[in-house]
Amino acid sequence: MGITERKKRDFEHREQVILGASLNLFDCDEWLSVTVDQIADAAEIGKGTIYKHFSSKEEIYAKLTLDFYYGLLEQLERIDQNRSSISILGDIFKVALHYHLSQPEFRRVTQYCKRIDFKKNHSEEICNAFEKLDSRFRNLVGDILSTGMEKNEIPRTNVRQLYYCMKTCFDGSVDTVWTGYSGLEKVDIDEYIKIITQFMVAGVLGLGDLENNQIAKVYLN
Amino acid sequence: MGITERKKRDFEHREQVILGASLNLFDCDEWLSVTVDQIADAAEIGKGTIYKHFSSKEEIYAKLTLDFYYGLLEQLERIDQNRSSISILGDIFKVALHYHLSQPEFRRVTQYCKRIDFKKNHSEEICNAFEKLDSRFRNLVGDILSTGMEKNEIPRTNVRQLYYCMKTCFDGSVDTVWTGYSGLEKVDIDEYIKIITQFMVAGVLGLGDLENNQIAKVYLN
DNA sequence: TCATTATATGACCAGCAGTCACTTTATTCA
DNA sequence: TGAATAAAGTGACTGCTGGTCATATAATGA
Repeated sequence: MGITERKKRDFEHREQVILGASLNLFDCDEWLSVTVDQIADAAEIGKGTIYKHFSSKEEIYAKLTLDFYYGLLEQLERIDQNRSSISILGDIFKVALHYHLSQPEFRRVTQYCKRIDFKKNHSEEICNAFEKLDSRFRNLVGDILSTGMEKNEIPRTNVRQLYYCMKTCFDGSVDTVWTGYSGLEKVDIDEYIKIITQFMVAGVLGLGDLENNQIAKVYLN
Repeated sequence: MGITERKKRDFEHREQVILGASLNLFDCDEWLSVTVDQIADAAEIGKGTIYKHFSSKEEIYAKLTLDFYYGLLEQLERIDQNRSSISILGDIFKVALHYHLSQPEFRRVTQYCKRIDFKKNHSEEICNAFEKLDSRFRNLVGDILSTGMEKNEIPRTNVRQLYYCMKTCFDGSVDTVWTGYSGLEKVDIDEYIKIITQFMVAGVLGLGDLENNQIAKVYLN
């Protein structure tokens, strides 16, 4: 039924309107005290309607964050894989960090939803969505690392462990650019992206080699 | 006046009681919905009294977090500086990560207070306290890096930039151990601490050398 | 003993998240 | 066509909670 289809589209469109209005209102440091009434006003709908789309205010946060990460993973998965693993890893960092910088209005919500306890207080559906995102990222990076080791571009080592190092560096750098963006600390962001990418590369290349070279000796003295 | 003194001590002691009671109640995933009344009950005082010590509920979060970090920095600043810079950096990671793991009950509050917008909504006093913590850490690590470069233990490069790389890795690793602790993802934590420390060392050693060695060539192909 | 000050308290208030009975709109089918 | 049914929208209402403040209580000292 075409008409049913359109109604469905309308309904989904309205969801986007709510999310858009929310995001607008959330782009300030007091975003946590934005009320559902305010969101309803901004979206030009009744308050009750919001609860037809989201089971709670927090679910709006979650959906915004999920959408943000869908966009990120789409870009990351589109990165050309036919180059050296190191180049690809470098691009992942660059693409991801620029993606974050290009949508700074998401930084507060996203950080809020990253909290360990946040996800645990939500529906199965939301949890699964976050879980799926994690595994998409894990697979993407994991494959690059494995391939890199096979092609001897990356020193052989435990992929799982190397992945967690990458992830650590990745999460940390996202945090840093967004903190930098907020002006809490002045960082020249473009320079930073270049440097942290190099740092990550040095870590990936150096980690597996560590047992065999002088680094270990200095370190373990 | 000895009596005035004792009253002051009593008052300060009460603050610790409130913080302790709060921390206890906060050790669950629903910690954000713990009410001030519950805290008052647990601390066996009236609700009004809490507001004699803290200007808002959020200030309790902030004070807990500050106390946690005071403890961390105390331990970090006590690390023996008379060894190679690389050893010291490694110890900083080890000490810090073990410190975090030894007080998992702080992980939710601390993560909550790390948010970029959190600090901005608090009194000058709280802001300054956080600022001071940051600069203590920055100085500690910055000095180690500078000394390391002087002693040729670390390749010479921009200290500021290298610091941000360290910081990135540090923040990321804290996140990872605490996420791991919560069981969202299973990580063998002791193994992880060893590996991420090595990763960081490889990064620090590799970053400055990057221009002169083959890493750069592979990466910049 | 009483006046004064300092501290503790919980009843109270305002504001907000979330609900639900009702209205409005769209769709179906007799 | 229009009556019946379904679906979506709505905002007045409720219960709860953070924060306040007038009062109670205790300590000090004259």
